[in-house]
Amino acid sequence: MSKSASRPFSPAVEDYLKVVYKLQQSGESVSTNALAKKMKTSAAAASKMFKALADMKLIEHTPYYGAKLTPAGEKVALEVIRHHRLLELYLHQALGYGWDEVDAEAEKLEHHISEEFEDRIDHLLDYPTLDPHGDPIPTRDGTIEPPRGTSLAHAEPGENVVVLRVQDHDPSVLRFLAEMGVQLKGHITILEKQPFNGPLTLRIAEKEVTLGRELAGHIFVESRETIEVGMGGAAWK
Amino acid sequence: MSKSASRPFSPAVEDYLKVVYKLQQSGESVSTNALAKKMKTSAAAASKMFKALADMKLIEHTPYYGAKLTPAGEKVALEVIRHHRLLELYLHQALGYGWDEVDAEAEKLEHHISEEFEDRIDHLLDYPTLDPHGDPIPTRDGTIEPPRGTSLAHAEPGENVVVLRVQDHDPSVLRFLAEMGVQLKGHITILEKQPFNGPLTLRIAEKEVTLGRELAGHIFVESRETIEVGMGGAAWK
DNA sequence: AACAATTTTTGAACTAGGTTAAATTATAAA
DNA sequence: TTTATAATTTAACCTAGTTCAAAAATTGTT
Repeated sequence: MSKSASRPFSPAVEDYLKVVYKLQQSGESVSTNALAKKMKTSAAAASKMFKALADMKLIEHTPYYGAKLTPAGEKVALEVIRHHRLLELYLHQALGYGWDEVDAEAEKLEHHISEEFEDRIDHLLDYPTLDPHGDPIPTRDGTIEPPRGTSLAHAEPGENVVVLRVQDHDPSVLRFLAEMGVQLKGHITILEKQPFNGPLTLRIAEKEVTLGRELAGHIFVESRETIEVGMGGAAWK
Repeated sequence: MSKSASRPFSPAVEDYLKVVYKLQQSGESVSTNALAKKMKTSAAAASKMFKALADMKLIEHTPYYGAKLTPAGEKVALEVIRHHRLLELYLHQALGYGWDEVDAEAEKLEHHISEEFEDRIDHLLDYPTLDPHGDPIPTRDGTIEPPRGTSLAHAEPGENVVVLRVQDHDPSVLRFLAEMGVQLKGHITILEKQPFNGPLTLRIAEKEVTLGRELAGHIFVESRETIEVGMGGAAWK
């Protein structure tokens, strides 16, 4: 009964809350500038929105310091993220979208689907917990699992890992990674790791590939076992 | 190549064009008042929008007289209607929405799906030509079949007809009709027709039901054959 | 033909979201 | 500790779409 039939929030408000949530995840309080950059808008606009969101009790804003979500704001953010990730999975599974295409479409639809729609695709997908990039899907009642895996950039030569999550929304990056053989649940063996933030040499699906440290940082993995590998560049550090 | 990548039109503009199209269908030029009523907005707003649409060359507007779509405007309107009707059918077929629920959801989504999405559901539905209410779905290139059937209100006792189209968006009306047994492709025999705009007595799926003239006017049918029926009220006119 | 009623248009004002430029506050450096 | 730089906020203005009230044009009725 208390279905919290809230959410007469505009797409703009929903979007801001979503990125505040994401920024808040990796750190503490969210700055005007960081928000503006993510929203591809001006700092002035972000500042105004901070005030508006604070008036709606969706964030707590300390001027010149930053903002953090209130419980109400976090609830809205998680609902939007739930919509987004459910949609991504649905587009992938039911409509055959590639994992590089789902984000953009979900981005537009997430603000416009009804709870009915959400429930129906949730049921059709058999109540999934992960989206096509391995990110956790918040539950209807606003809880969410912590993101899985540790960065591939921190893996050491000899490690044998499984890909749990790929943290990138850029379609061309995702296509590039897919072409290298990177996919969820796929296995990767770290062969070498060049020092000074250099690239990693990996074995992915029988093939040997090289991957820059930055991109590797967007791949999150879980260790399977550690095996001995040739010599390896681990000598430098 | 000339994919006419048009459509940087706002949802509001798309909606106005859609209802201009629909009003234009059953008559000539569209008045400010009629438009305002359908859009549930003020005449002032409709008047302003007329000017804006005329500036964009989407309608031709003769002040104090009315407006009609230009070819460009009609194209946009048909694209929106195509989105709407494809979505209705998709929601019905793929997600199990009832025919009373599809309109509201499609109404919100129609402005936000990509051409990609449109193509994918079109393909998944095997290039359908009719939506769940029997309305024709415009083709991608902007052509549309004329609406099918003649009004049940004009059918005469003794006629045996098939339901081709039901013209109503009100969920409760649609549920009511469904409860009476009215459905697309269903058979109806007209038993009696009371004069002075009175109700019709019908046989639908073995059951005898009575239906007001107004509601009957929203059901469009095709004659199957004419059979003799008791006496019938056809005596009065 | 004149006047009343209705429809349409215009004008002033509001909202949400955005911009750019200026003012303010915080932070880092000498 | 003062000063320079960077971040944030405020101010003034823009656009799309809305409202209400007033003005203008059209239509209908004697």
